[in-house]
Amino acid sequence: MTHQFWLMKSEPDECSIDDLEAAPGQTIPWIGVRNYQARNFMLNGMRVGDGVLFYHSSCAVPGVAGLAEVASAPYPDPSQFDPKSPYADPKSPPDKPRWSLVDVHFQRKTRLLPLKEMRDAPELASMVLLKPGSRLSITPVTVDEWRAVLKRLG
DNA sequence: GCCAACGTTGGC
DNA sequence: GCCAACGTTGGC
Repeated sequence: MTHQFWLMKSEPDECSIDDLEAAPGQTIPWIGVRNYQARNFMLNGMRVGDGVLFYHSSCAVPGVAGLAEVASAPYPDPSQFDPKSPYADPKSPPDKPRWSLVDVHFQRKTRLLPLKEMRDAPELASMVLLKPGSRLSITPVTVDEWRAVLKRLG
């Protein structure tokens, strides 16, 4: 099967596209997902090499800020077992971890494609991100949507 | 298993 | 900071 595509939200205050580029190996573990749907995309949907739209959320101008790719198989998110972490989950059984993640590897920074421009783009109207009330931090992207975003990014 | 209360997300 | 839309929790 060919690769699939995803959109992953990150708060730039926590981890921006610049932080990803500057990370060791230009790779970061996608810690902190605490939503089962989003987790299941990482656990069951993603394959190494899948394309990722790196999205800045909860900031002045939210939007796609760069491209990345899935760089590992899923494995348990260590932050769930760290009592000092804001992502600690005391109810997660150590022998059967609740939360998993994948590593994400930097590809390139792009111009910022603002959410507003995405909403105004007819060819992107089908994106899960843009569905009313959508809050998922990880959403699937179709190949057509991926191509349309790349085209718009230039 | 229902569902009200509560917590979170994230754009604005 | 507001608040709508969701998701989760826990009493029953």
